Amino acid sequence: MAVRETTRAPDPVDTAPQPGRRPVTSHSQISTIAIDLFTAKGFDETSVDDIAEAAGIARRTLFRYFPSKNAIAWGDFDAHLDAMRTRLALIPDDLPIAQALRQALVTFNEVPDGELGNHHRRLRLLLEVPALQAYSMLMYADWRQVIAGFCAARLGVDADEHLPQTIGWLCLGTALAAYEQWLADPDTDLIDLIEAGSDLLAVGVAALH
Amino acid sequence: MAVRETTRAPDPVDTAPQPGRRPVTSHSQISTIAIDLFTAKGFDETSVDDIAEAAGIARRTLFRYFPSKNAIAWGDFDAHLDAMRTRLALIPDDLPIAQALRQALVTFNEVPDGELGNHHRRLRLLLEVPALQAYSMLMYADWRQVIAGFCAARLGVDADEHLPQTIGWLCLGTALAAYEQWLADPDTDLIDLIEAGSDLLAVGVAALH
DNA sequence: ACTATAATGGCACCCGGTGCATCAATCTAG
DNA sequence: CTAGATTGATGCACCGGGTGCCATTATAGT
Repeated sequence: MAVRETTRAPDPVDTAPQPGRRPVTSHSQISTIAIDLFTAKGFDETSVDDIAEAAGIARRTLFRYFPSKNAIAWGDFDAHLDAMRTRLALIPDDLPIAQALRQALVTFNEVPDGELGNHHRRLRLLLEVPALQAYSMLMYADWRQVIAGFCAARLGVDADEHLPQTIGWLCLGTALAAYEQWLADPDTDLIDLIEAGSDLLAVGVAALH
Repeated sequence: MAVRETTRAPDPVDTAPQPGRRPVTSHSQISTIAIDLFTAKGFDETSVDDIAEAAGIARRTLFRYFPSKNAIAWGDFDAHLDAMRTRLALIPDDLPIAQALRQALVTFNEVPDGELGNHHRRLRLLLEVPALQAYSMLMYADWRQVIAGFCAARLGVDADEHLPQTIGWLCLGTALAAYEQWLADPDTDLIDLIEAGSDLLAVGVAALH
């Protein structure tokens, strides 16, 4: 299961005139189309040929945009990661680390209103389809690394050490437990769940000082 | 990615004479052979045909023992799970829940001396090979459920609720962080790492009462 | 021996994914 | 305006994991 084969030069938002043929579509466009199909027909029942056809591109081209069928469901995850990294970097140094993490978890899940429906369907797929649950583990590794990096900087240690890595795992667990709960009962407020989990976590992390 | 296709009637330890042909091998035997190959040649470079040939069975038969190539690396995980469930059930009720979890984490990683080398190689594969990292997520789900079930019984709530599910995730994170650390630096003692992580966790969980 | 049962095995086939060679569109230099 | 040069799209053959189906083989009981 290859993870990152495509170079993934991100979709050209800044259209600086460059030589060469223009891309005929974008990652987000393909991802949206695919999520529609997955939601309608089911993930396993949707072949990559179906997606390619719906997107109006060749199968081979599809695999140039995404390294695997699984990756299509995630869309542009790197962008989200960068956003979280940036947001964490902007948190003032005097805010306690537990508070900072809690805030990061919460804001990571805020999404523009227009994208909300899409976001929910994507989340549902990622958490309910076994193949995607599994694949997501590889994405979460990067996510955890962002948390670990932040904690390491705060604590003055290396990001690879046991403590920041553990905190990364704990934060991930907190977030995923909240997601799953919210998915099982969408009436509950996702942010509330995350905050509840964070409280559990905060007690432990706060004891670090 | 199918998860559980094989019925997996566990290897006949109790040999009650039954009609029908005898199995020519066992899950653990195949798993051991496969781990040898994976370790020697690499996971991706080892085909299921290689494994089948080394095990002296047909490819089709191999897939009757294990639902996927990934699953072979895990061996008989259900047995381990049952052991942990049993062990948790035997923990006296008056031991605080945080202590109980800590003890469960530690004992889950005790392995008979004869199996130690095998265990280490398996663990290394599971944590280092991307395809197995991903697949393991599905195994961890069952693992978390055991923890959640134990906590739920202790707390008098349903296992599906937010709190026990969160604790399940936190325990998993603690264990995996310890594994990864130990793998990066095998000189450190795995049990020590788990206990260190458990301490972080214990403060939070202890606050539940 | 005969039969029911349970496991192995072979074969064709589907689908995700890759290497390679080629074609098509666009920019820039002369 | 034309000739590269550059970048993206495409077709094709092929590999490896996984499944459905049916035949074959070994065992227990009658």
